[in-house]
Amino acid sequence: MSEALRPMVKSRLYEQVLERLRAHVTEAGLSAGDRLPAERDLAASLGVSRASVKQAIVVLEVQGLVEARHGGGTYLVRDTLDVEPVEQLVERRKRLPEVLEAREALETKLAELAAERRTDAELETIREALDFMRDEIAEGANGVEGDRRFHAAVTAAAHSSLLADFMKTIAQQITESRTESLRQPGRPSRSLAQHTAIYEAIAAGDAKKAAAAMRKHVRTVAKVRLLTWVPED
Amino acid sequence: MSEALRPMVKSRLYEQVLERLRAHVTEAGLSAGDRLPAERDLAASLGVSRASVKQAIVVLEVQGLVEARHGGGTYLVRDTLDVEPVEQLVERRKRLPEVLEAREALETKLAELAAERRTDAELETIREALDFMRDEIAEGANGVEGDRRFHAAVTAAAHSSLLADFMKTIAQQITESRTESLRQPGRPSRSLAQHTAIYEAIAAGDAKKAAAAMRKHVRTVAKVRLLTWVPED
DNA sequence: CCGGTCAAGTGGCTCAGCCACTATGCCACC
DNA sequence: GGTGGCATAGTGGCTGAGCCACTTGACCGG
Repeated sequence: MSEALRPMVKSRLYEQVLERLRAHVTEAGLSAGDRLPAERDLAASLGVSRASVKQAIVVLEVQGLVEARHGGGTYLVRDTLDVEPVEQLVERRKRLPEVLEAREALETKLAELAAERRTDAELETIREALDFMRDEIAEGANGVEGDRRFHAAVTAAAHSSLLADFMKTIAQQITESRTESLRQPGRPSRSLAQHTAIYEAIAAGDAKKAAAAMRKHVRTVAKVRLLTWVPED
Repeated sequence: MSEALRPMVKSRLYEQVLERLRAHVTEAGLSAGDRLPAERDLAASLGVSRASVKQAIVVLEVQGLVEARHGGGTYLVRDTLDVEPVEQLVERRKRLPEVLEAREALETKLAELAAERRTDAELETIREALDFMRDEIAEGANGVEGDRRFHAAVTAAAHSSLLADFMKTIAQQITESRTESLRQPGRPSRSLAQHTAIYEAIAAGDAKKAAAAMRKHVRTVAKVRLLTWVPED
């Protein structure tokens, strides 16, 4: 435990920027959906380079606290930039099984409706999402954006604004489970295969088969997720 | 949920770099302590700018998977760059209370011994750690490095290689609880005050008071941490 | 009122370069 | 022999300028 052997660790610049950003959000009373100052402005007012500001924003991005839209600004996802306390994270995990049950009910019905009601244009959009996910995986990404698009396209094709609204209320939690699920080795390609099966059923107009395929898919995701949760000692 | 309204989200470049880095570590069979290629080399071989490589490395840094030493290269902390599965994280949380109990026992005794055995030079090192943490907090950081140095200095001043070895075996888990604890609002300054009390007792050679101050400090940390753990439904 | 166009604003990314720090090997000196 | 100092190359930290792609909103013509 000799001290002298350890390197001198100065805090990195981006960490200080992070602190200032958190403080700014708190002081300015910003809340979810509000826009952060532009990177150039932040760099100027903090007296650092844009690259350092960007590093800080990347950190906030991977922590899911901020969403940077190319050309459109950077937006707050929550009311604060503080990392979520473990307590709340555990709390949310406990509610997750319910969310996944709800998702199964909703998406199964959505797939069924989509098979019956989809227009050719909507079918095409679903297929594009499939292609997009395939490209993502080929590039080495996990396909999370393609996955999101696929489910969004199916939802749109079902032409049920009520079911779509329900989906919206659990969208955030679904996003989280999606990311975690697709991080499992081998998951992206298996998920793509299941999407393909759903697509084919919808393309064929086979409502029953589409519902079954979607149910199987959602249950797979739920299973992966539940394995990571240990409810008690 | 119309798809066309959503921005075209191409995966950010740094995310792709991240994937390639993970793959490289796996394929090259690198393990903890090994050095990653230099940023310039990575940028060249991946065909991206150094800024993008750096963004990816910053992500790995905040995830604790990598340690970048200014001028000395970037090193692997674990044998992999994959984020820790939630399952293992939960497992470790369950063991944490034991670790904190052990820490209380060890550090209390270490403080006591330090008060009796410390040399003037060692006392000076402890004071420097205190000053360092104060500066960190003044700069807006959370003081985690100063905290680490303080406890390391006290351990060294105790002149007990056996106790020091015991501390080493739980060092990793202590580091994690340290980081999390100091993230709580107001914690850094309160922690600094407790450190000061410990320092003064050691400086005065008051073993009993030093032990008591250290016990109080460690228990405070343990309390903060335990609040975040919900053992059952 | 609608739809198209255009300019300003913004994030994504690159390039070139300087600085601070580290690691290494060499060399003078003891 | 080895020990300490020192130069040098390598490396991460950070900057500034700049280009591109995309979004946004205002403006204008129909």
